[in-house]
Amino acid sequence: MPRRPAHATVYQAIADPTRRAMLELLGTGERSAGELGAPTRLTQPAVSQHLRVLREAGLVTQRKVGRHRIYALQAAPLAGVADWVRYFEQFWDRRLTRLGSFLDRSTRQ
Amino acid sequence: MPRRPAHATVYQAIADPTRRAMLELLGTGERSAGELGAPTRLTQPAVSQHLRVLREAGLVTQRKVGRHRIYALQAAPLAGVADWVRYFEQFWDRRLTRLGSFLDRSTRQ
DNA sequence: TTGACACATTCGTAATTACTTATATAATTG
DNA sequence: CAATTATATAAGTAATTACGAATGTGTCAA
Repeated sequence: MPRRPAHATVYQAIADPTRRAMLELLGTGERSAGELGAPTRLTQPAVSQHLRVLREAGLVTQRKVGRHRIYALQAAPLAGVADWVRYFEQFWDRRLTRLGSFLDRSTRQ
Repeated sequence: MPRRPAHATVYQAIADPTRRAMLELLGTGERSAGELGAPTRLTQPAVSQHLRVLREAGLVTQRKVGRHRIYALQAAPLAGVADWVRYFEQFWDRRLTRLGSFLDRSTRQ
């Protein structure tokens, strides 16, 4: 039995800090592959491979402009992650919530 | 030059579906290591290793009760992930936002 | 105390990942 | 058209990961 589907999930794609940085940069606007790689010390192929992972996770799209490949952020797949994480918000908020309820009760007295 | 800090980040910890399932289960209350492993087909050591990753990421704590290890969710480290993902919300919401503005404008006429 | 239980840890292995070097492709410029 | 630029893909490698088998450790029960 193969251990897991061979292709990049969104969670796996964002597990890597380099790829997270790329997505952040794309949040400020479209960028060419070269521009996305510039902030790193990686070789060009390494950059290209990270971009492929992001593509396969559906987090970016590509379009050709001359000899450049312009990448654009596709944030939609992150919505699932947001939902998943949001579920846990109640737990890290609990302390604040309790404090809130306490304050509510005390001010009512 | 070593490629990356050897120890589990939160992002890496939640990249694995088994570990995400464990965290979800812990969201419903504390569980022993055995209970956390039960839904999976993994061997006991494999479960124990996943739990170690979650521990090292600070996502769970352990306490001994008799011969059981009771695990509890520590959601706080997920807040960072939530913040990171929330930044991108503006991008997947944009379409809805535009629709919203459009509706606002049309109903005003 | 002896055995069974509930776990963790160690070790070996196969799969996967992140990288580099080398090479291919397609567009642009001289 | 030849050289250059921007990028992708292929091939090889080292590190890391996910796992199972074997083993260790503390706790409970008879």
